Amino acid sequence: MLSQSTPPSLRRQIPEADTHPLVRRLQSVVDLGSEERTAIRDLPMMVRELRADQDIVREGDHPSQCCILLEGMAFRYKIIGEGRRQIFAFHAPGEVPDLQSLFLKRMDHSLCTLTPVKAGFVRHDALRELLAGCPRVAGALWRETLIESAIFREWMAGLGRRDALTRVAHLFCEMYIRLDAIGRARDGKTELPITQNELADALGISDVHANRTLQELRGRNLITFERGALTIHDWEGLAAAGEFDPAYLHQNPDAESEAV
Amino acid sequence: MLSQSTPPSLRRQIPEADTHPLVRRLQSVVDLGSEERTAIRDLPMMVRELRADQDIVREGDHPSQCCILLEGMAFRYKIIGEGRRQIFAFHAPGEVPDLQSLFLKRMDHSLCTLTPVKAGFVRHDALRELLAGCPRVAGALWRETLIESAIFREWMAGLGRRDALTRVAHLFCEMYIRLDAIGRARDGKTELPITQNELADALGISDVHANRTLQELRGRNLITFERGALTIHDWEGLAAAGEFDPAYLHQNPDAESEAV
DNA sequence: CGCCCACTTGAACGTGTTCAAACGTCGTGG
DNA sequence: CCACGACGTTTGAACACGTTCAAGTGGGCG
Repeated sequence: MLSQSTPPSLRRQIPEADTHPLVRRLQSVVDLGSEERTAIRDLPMMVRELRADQDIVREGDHPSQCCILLEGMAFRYKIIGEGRRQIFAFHAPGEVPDLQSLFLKRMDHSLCTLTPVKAGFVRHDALRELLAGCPRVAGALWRETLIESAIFREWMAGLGRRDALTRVAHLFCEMYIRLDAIGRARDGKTELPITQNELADALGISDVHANRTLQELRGRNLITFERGALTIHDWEGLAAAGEFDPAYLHQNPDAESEAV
Repeated sequence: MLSQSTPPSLRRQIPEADTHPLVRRLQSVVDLGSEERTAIRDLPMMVRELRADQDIVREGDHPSQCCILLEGMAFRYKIIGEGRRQIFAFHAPGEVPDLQSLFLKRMDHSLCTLTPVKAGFVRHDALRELLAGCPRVAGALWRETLIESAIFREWMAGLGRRDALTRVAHLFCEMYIRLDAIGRARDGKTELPITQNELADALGISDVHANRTLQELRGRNLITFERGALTIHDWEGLAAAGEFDPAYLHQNPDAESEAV
């Protein structure tokens, strides 16, 4: 099956490669000074390896540290009522999925690994010190939390006002763009290590219906999705089916067009 | 109809009353120093009066100022596809609904008045100066945006995994608690100036179904809701029907129980 | 080899939608 | 004072999208 239209790659060349994943992530948004970079690199960080499907923090916890994803993916969720689960977000390497614990003592949801994960744990006091000393870093992280809010809103719009097929298509577009931005996508293909059950719980549908919707998308030659690998055969078609407009991801820090 | 159980009032006595709504709001979360309070009070603010049902900022705008709600209520929303609308949040006096514009140039959604509104507009550069000079104020505002994220997540859980009746009950519980916290509720009664159509668009249901669900809640003697006035007749019953647990609102800045 | 887990399929069912019409109330203008 | 229009609300009936339950398939890994 030939690719009818390939996804746009918005990946930007990063001026100065850096091995620290947090530096790399923030660097793509603001220009950090070298002192700021070293301040981040000097963060005391305890690295741990976790298996797939393992909670990192749970609802009700009072964490004293934050977790930086170094390798592997994770997701955040909450269980309500009798075992119904809502997934709020999928997280890729370089992200700090529980940054909020720095400001909100009690976790109102849980964080769980999707794959085997290598994660760095940084104590709150060390992070606070970093933020106090580096306002630009603080600003960049604050901005990240606001972008996450924008993603939440887009998911809300999907959950509230889009049908199942549109939701699935939309999620695939979003994840492709986000994974491409960190160099994890290529030629319409990317690893997206989630099961149909997790897909369903993120999109507010049953897993049976998630399965049927995937078949429909496949039947329209838009995607294939098997064993955690997503292939987009027709980006234009998928974006149209998903009503996808990437503006809400705020990927271009400055050059956002359409003046007021 | 006698009140079978009254909502808990979590309103805290504020040590030092202040007329500036932003000071009042932040004061209830952190202890501000007097220099910080005056820094906020000295913010150059342009006050405007707006009518009901009027957009303050629109998707696509590039605002150069933020808006502080002084009187009246507002909501944020986005239109997707052919006129389907999703409402993301309702805002009460003292809140800064478009704080994100300080960090994200382009609005990815719109902000609209629900009632006649008195709003203060503060230029971004003035706000940035305030945040640079008062880290505690910055922290408090950051915390507010994180609480808003928590509310978004709870709404997502509702949109994805709760039925219509539960969603309506849950929203009423949430709004009651939030409005009570700013002194706008009393004895199970509060102004909640939204139409059934807005209720439906917030909860991802049709307005016809919103109407029928309200009748059901009323039939169970849990609430009455007419002409923008919400009365909760049975708080326990409503909270149970709405699967409502206020933990996600993070109202107790410090004393959040259940150690890790 | 056998088990477990993720995925797949069918059929009945249910919650919520859509469409269309009518009602009530409030504010405006004749 | 009444007529009118606008808007929010209410009602009924047909319909659709997605759920639920239950059984079965298939692949990966101990």
